Amino acid sequence: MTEVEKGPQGRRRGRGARERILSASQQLFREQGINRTGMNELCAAAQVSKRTAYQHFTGKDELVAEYLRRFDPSVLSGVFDRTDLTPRERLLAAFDIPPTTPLCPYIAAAVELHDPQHPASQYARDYKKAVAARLADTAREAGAADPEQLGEQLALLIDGAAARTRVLNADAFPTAAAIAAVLIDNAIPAAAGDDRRREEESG
Amino acid sequence: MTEVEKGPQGRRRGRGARERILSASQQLFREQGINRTGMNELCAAAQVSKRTAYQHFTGKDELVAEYLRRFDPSVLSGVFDRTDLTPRERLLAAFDIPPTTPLCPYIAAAVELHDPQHPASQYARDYKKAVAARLADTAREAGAADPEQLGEQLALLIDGAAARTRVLNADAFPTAAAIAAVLIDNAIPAAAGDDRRREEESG
DNA sequence: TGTTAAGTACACCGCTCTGTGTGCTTACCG
DNA sequence: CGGTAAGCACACAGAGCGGTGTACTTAACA
Repeated sequence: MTEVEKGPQGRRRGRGARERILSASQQLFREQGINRTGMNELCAAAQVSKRTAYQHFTGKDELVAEYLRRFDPSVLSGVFDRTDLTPRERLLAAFDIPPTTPLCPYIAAAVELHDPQHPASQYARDYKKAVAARLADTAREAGAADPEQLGEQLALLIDGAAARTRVLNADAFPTAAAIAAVLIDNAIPAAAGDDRRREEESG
Repeated sequence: MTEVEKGPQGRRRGRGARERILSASQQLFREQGINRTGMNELCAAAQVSKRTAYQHFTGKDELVAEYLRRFDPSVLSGVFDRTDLTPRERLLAAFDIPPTTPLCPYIAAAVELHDPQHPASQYARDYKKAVAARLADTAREAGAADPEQLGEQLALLIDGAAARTRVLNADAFPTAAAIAAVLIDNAIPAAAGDDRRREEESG
């Protein structure tokens, strides 16, 4: 019923409405936070009338949940589907996201909304679990002794880097990457076949 | 009335005003979040008139900053000043805070307020740095090769556990403690003298 | 006794927020 | 042409927020 572009009868309005709203969400919710971004401001930024916005989304809650769902492809498949890297390198590549992600929107949403039952909070939970699972799969592929554990550990490092980056206003991902390197070295039976380089953070 | 005491000049009013406000803050800001807790509700919980609250604090911002400052002693000295533990054990003890801290209020404040210039955000930053410094000191005491690095790493683990606990609604500190054990083993030149027990999480 | 500090009770202001109601415009299409 | 779906502009309701103003009460002291 919604999805414009090609309406049921072939309509094609400004086409963007929904897209522009979600696009504006990505920017504003991120820069200003969810609670500090009002629907008026958001609609203005999206160049969409408020009335239209509420025809596409039943309310802000639904919009926020949809907004969170828009991060999946870039992060998940962007890192894990790189066949040019060895499994080990893929695990480490998860920590190389400096310009893309100033801070984790899932953590931010969970904290801001503050209701574990909120659709967005539930999705954040699902997403975090999915990332840990992906890391575990890759860890298994890399030959880790206990891939589940390593996946969970690396996921914790990512979240720690995100949280710390936010609070301290300084990039904490290099530190996380250094820890990850240690954990990976410890978890993989040494003869992993791949490369043997070590990443030591000094300074 | 209630709890009596002695004021500056010998007055002894209800005594609690300020204390009760801060005490109510600890509970409500934590349970409901800062933004979702209004001054009306807070004053009602503290059994203090709103007028009185605004005579003790210039505004909510100041109250929030003060609220954060109330966490110091319990966490910082509670863990690091334990002379009955070896330095190594103290480093690991920082991850044993299950019932005391359901989630880190500093991260929550930084995310909720969303303004790095906010007094509370600045304090959160200072506090996190202080914790890392304390950890580094203890790491040095334990004979770590690069205490600064280890301190920063352990601090990141704590923040990661806090963030992940929040998002997933499940205690992530055991995982963080397991990582910490590995890092500490790797950083201390082996003959640390103390115990040699290993903490492996298999769950 | 009166003064004064501390607190109470409660209405109130101005603002912002989410969400609607209403009427108008634009475009497609038969 | 007229129908219809999408969208716009704009005001407005209802609620909650942070914060204030005002008048009253209580307790300590002199």
